[in-house]
Amino acid sequence: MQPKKPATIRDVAAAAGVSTATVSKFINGQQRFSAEVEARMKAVIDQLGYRQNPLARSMVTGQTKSVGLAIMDVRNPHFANIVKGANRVAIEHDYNLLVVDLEESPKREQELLGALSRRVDGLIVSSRIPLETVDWLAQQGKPVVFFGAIQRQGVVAVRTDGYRAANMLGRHLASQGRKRFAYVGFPQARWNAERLQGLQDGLAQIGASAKVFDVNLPTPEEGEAICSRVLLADDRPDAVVCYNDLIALGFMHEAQSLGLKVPDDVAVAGFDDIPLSRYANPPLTTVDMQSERQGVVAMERLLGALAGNWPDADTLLEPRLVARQSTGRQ
Amino acid sequence: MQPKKPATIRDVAAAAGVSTATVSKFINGQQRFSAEVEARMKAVIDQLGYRQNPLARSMVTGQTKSVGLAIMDVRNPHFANIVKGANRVAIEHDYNLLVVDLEESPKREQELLGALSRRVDGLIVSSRIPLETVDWLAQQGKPVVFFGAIQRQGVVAVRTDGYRAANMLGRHLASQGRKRFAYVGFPQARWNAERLQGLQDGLAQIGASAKVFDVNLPTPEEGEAICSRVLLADDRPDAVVCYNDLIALGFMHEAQSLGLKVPDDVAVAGFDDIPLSRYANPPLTTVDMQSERQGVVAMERLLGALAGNWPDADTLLEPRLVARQSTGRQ
DNA sequence: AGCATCGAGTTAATCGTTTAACTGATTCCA
DNA sequence: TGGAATCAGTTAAACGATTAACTCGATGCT
Repeated sequence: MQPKKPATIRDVAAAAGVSTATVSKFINGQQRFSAEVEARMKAVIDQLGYRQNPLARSMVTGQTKSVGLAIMDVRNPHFANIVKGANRVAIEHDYNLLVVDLEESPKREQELLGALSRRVDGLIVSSRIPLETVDWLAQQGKPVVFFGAIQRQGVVAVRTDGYRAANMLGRHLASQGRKRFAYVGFPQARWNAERLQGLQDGLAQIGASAKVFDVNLPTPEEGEAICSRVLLADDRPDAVVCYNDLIALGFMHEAQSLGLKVPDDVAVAGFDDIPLSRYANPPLTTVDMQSERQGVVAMERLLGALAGNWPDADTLLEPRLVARQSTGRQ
Repeated sequence: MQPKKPATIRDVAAAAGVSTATVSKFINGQQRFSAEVEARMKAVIDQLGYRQNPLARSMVTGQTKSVGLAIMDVRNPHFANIVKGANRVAIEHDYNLLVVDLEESPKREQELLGALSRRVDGLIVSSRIPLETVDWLAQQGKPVVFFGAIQRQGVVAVRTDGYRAANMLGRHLASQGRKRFAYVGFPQARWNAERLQGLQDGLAQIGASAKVFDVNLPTPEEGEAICSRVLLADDRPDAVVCYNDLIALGFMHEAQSLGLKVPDDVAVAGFDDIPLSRYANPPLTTVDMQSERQGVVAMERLLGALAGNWPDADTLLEPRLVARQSTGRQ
């Protein structure tokens, strides 16, 4: 099979006996032409199977009609939800969404982001991006929406209040009569510190505080692996808060394998409210961090910026406590 | 802040006192120049913060160095795994991966795919793509890797043997002493029919067959919703196979809520072996459909095709039964 | 009639790169 | 010594679109 070169606008123009300018304007609906000419172009176009070349178009218009979204890991439902939300809004506005998965590799990160940034009109970044890159982007005049708190020219920040989220969770656990707390954190995440702080402050109300453990990845495997260390310590905690639902689910599973009853012996909770948390046994208490909404808002604000509405302020979403049986009353 | 136009290769050339051709060759490492000239260019480049414009480059080289991957839903861990696998291979080979989520919207699908196809060198498609589009792609000389069985010029197919997978599962359940079977299918999926067939054939060995129910989406919510209809039928099944793990997890949860014991009263199984299946309570029996490996293989074959190695045959991956407690011996 | 306006379409420059073909100057080798 | 080969770089034509500025004829208005 011969790989035929795709038809160009010139081919169409020639075959229809008009100039390329005419074809271009017709395709983009910028001008009406005589019925006769329009019909001829239409016919030629689908006879040749002509499709615009978006690259060539972008070169001259300076717009790619696409935006980039950089995430840490598609497999994490939190990020998948962000993608989903952002995608929906993008499609509605006729923008393409290019998702890049950073794979937790900081080395590639810079490269990938750099390459991506030249292909898109704007960027949504949910990872620890080097500030240098942020500045470079802003300097190019490309709007950047950043998940997190960042004060930077040309960058708008969107986030869900992690302090408040953890605080609510802490108070919830306290109100259920829990006494000895542990927090399984993921220190590499930018949200980790504020969640821990919110939790501690919440617990401080009853004069308690959480013992801190750390995992290296925000996965159920890690939650499972650290479980025995947390629960077999002397003065075993009766409530464990994990950095996210994935960790919590792994943790809870292993706790049950160790013969402990959840929530009777130990309460377990996470963050994100991923879809499967509701279907765990027992269903997992968590805090809805509005992942999908984050994606939606981020995209809306980015597209707004592209349309010339430079945002005046950052967006702070409110978390929502989702109390389920994994922290049921003791 | 003024959105400064990014520096072009011409700016660099001018500032370094050389021609653009020189700069271009230098950047692409195609030719060595005198130490003096190279140093000057290097200096100018990072003083100006110059980065190649990949669009302009693609225009003339005819290659975008990126490939597209179309999936049905990022939120489904099966697809997330495919993305992961494909992404890994793409990065290794210095290709960009553009993921588009088709959102189950067949109308947009055509458009999105059409637009995407012009931005990439090749495409991996895991959805029911219109054959017309496939042909158009093949005609443009863009390699297409398709998940599924398809006989088409310029298209290579990759899949995991769904018949075999379901067959194994059926025999497994039979061997555990189960007698009355149900299958909760997702008829819109292209794999549904072969899984059902494999299951029925597997059950036929003990002279049994599965009663079929259908859901509209492959989600835990749907699994939950259909559960009572399946289990409260007279002659209640003692083994239920679901189209995928998500459905199965929702189903199992609801079964337990209805007061049934899994696996004692009813065995539940799914397909895909998503990460959380292992952490369900009880852990879910499933068949590993090698989602990630599918992504890896698809990308390898696509990049191979781009490098000129047109594949001689389709790839068929072997599923792997993962027997866990949700189908434990009765 | 005279002049401005409008409609339908064209011309040609442009976007930021790459690359084939070229130029001079130097070096190599017989 | 003289021609070929190499080196270090340049010139200019693409790639496939968009678009500002133009042309040419017809129409409208007074």
